[in-house]
Amino acid sequence: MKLTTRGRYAVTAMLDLAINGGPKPVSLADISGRQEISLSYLEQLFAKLRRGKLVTSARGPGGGYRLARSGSDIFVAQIIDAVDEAVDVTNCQGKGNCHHGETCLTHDLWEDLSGQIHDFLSQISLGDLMERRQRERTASRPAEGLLQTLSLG
Amino acid sequence: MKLTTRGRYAVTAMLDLAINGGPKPVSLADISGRQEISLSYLEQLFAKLRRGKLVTSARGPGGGYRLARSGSDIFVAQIIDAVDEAVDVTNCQGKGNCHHGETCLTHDLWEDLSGQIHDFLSQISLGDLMERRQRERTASRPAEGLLQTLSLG
DNA sequence: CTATTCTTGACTAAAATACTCGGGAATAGG
DNA sequence: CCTATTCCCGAGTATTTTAGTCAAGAATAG
Repeated sequence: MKLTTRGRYAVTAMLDLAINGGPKPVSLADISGRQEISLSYLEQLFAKLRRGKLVTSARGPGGGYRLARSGSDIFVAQIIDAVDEAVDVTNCQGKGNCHHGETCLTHDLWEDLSGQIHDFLSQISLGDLMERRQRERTASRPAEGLLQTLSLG
Repeated sequence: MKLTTRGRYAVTAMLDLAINGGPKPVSLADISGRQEISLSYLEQLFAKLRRGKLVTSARGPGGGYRLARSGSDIFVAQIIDAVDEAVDVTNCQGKGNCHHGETCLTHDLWEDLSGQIHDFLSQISLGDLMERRQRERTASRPAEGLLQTLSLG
């Protein structure tokens, strides 16, 4: 598990799609404008997201990308896995030529942690992120939430 | 929150220290040898870990580094924070010159997720990692655990 | 004294990242 | 059909980060 700026870009773009998308596709140009990510870079990311079956595409005018399924069924770990291919962490690459004990032990411990992080991010969906925020907002700052509802903010 | 190979090196090195260290300090040369991380790179990492008060040092022959406190009281998030200084994620850097709405919204959502990851890693200690592994081993593969106990593995 | 070890700073090679460019293919709307 | 829009794809590049080198110095155990 790795968590770099590229993963952040991908999650951000997918969130933009979840927020601004619906039945109509959203063009990368739109996302690029809103999120200030270069268009060509987005193209590269979305090529991977499409291969990962997280989005579907439509060409031509009015075309763009759509979430392949509901935001509540797309998880952060899937997005990161799609754009950040895994790296091998061990020095021995499982070839077993690293049986000094200590080394393999710490590698295993890292693998364990890495797995825990992955499991954790597999439980958080795009939908969760948006919902959670909504809940927190209205819960912790009811006055502000009310103002927003009344369009007075 | 960022999770790069540098963080992995730091956690690995700290795990090595937790495993091989005790009352006597462990030299970076030892860790370098076991974990196959270059000595000079370790020096840089440990300078940061020391500034982060996660380890203490002792110079001279027989010197080296010790965990600043019990492994059960050193958390993964602290290690990563110490070696990977935070990056600003927003385009507006909180200057408020980014009130296009959508942009700030997704940034907030990312901040939220980032916070969740941080909280998660703040709950996992070096001690937990070692313990957890021990438990899993004996629990899921009792026969193997037994063999190890009997030194027949 | 001397060997060992941490401490610091400047520098560098290699890799990853973020981005550019140029061309192509599909398609909606006129 | 034509054209503008959009995805699609590969090659190339500037920048940044990473991982590592090198050199000099300070503390200290024996």
